[in-house]
Amino acid sequence: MPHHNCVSLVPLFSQLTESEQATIESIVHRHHYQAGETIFAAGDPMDALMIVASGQVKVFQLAANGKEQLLYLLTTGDFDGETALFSQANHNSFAQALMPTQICQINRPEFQRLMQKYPTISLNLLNEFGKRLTDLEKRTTKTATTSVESRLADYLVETAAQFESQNFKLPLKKKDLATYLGTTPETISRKLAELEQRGIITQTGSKQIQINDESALELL
Amino acid sequence: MPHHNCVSLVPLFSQLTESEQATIESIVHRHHYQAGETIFAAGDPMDALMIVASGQVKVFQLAANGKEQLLYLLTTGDFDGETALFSQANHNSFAQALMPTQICQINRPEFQRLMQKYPTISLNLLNEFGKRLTDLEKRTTKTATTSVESRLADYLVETAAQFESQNFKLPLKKKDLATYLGTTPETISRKLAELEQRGIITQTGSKQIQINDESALELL
DNA sequence: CGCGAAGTTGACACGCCTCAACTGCAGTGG
DNA sequence: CCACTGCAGTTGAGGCGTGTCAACTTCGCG
Repeated sequence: MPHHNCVSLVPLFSQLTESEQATIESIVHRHHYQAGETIFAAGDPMDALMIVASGQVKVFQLAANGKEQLLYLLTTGDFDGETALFSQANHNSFAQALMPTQICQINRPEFQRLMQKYPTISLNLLNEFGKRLTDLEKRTTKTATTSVESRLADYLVETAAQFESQNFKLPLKKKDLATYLGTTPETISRKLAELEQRGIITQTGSKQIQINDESALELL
Repeated sequence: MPHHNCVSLVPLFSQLTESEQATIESIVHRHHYQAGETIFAAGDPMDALMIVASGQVKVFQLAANGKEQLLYLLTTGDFDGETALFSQANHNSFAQALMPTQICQINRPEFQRLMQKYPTISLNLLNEFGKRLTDLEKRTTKTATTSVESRLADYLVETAAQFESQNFKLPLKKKDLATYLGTTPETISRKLAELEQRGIITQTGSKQIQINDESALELL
C-alpha cells in the first residue's frame, strides 16, 4: 500500500518548500484505524498533532448525562489535537474513525521545533484557530437562540454550498447529525419529513437530499 | 487623569522586558467609553486588537430573530478582536461597555510587526486561542445537552471558584446572564428561587449569592 | 422623590424530548 | 443465495421544560 502523504495535504504547511515538507513527512508517525475505532478518548494525554490523511473522523464530547455532542467532522487534510501542543494537558473530547482512516501524527516536541524553525506555521495555526473560534461562536449562538428547524435548514444550505450542488448525500448518519445540531434523531426525521411535505426539499435515497427551494430554507 | 498602562496588564506581553513593553505602550491608542456605549458592531471592519485596561465589556452576537447571545465578558487585561488580525475581515459580533471603560488598541500592521519581532507573542496568542476554543467547546456541549438548571448550577460553581468565595455578587445583570446561558431572565429568576427554596443557595442582596451546598450544585 | 429599567411571578402554550413499537436496510454466516 | 441479526431510521402518543406575554414589584440613579 502506498504511503499517503500527509504533510502536503495540510494548509498548515503549504508555505513550505517541497524539500522542507519532505523533511517533516519523515518525522511523522502513521496509524491506521478501522471504522468505529477510537483514536483518542477524553482523559488521554494530548501529546501529538493529528492529521487526517484519508477517511473521516468525528470529534465529540460526552456530557455528564451521557449525551453526545459532535464538535467537528474531520476529513482529508483536517487536523486536531493542537489545543495543548503548548502546555501539557489531556484531551477533553473523543475522536472516532467513521470509516477506514489514515492518521499522521507529529508529537509535541517535534512540532514545537518545527514552529520555531518555520514561523509561518504558527501564523497558519493562528489563522486556523481564528476560523474555528468564529465558527464555534456562530454555532453556539445558533443553538442557543434558534429552533431546530432553523438550524437544520441552515445546515442543509451550508452543506449544499460545500458540495456546490442542490442534490447531495448527507456526510453523516442522522444520529450524528442530531448531536451536531443539538437535537435527537427523531426530531431530525420529523423535520426533514415536514420540509419535504412543504415541498422545500425532496428525500430521494437514504441520506440523499434534493433542495427545491433554497430561499425558503434560508429564511428558516 | 493618569494613563492606565495596558501592555503590562496583558499576559500576551508578559514575557517581554519592561523597556520592550514601554515601547509597545507608546504605539497604543487609548479610548474611553461610558456605560452602554458601543465599542464595535457587527459589520465594522476589524483592524485592531482591543485590550481592556479597566472596566467591563460584553461581547455578543445577535441572531436573525433578534435574540442576543453573550459570548465573552471582558474585564481588565482581557483582549479581543484578534481573530482577523491576519486576514482582512469584519466583526461578526458586538462589543459594548457595561461601565466606564478604558480601551487600548493596537492596529493590525503594528501588531503584525510586533509578532514578527517578538515570536513569544504569537505563542501566547496561540495559547489564549486554545483556551478559548476549549472553553467554547465545553459551553456548546453544555447548552446543547443539559438543562438550564444544570447550566446555572455550573455557572454558580465556576463563578464561586473565580471569586474564591462561596458568597459573591453576580458580575452580570440577570438579563445578560440569561443570554450567556442561552435562556431567558424569567427562567433564571425561577431557577434561582427554586435553588434557594431547596436550601442549596441563599440570595442575600440583589445579585448577591451565597452557596450553601456546593456538592448539590455540582451534581446538577 | 420619581422615573425607567431590572427583576419577579403567574398563566399558558408549544416545541421538542422520551419511550416504545415498527420498518427498512446492510452485513454475516449457514 | 437467502434467512438472521442488529442497527438506522421512522412514526406515534404523551409529557415536561422552558419560552412567551402580561402585570406587578423592586431597584438604581438622577
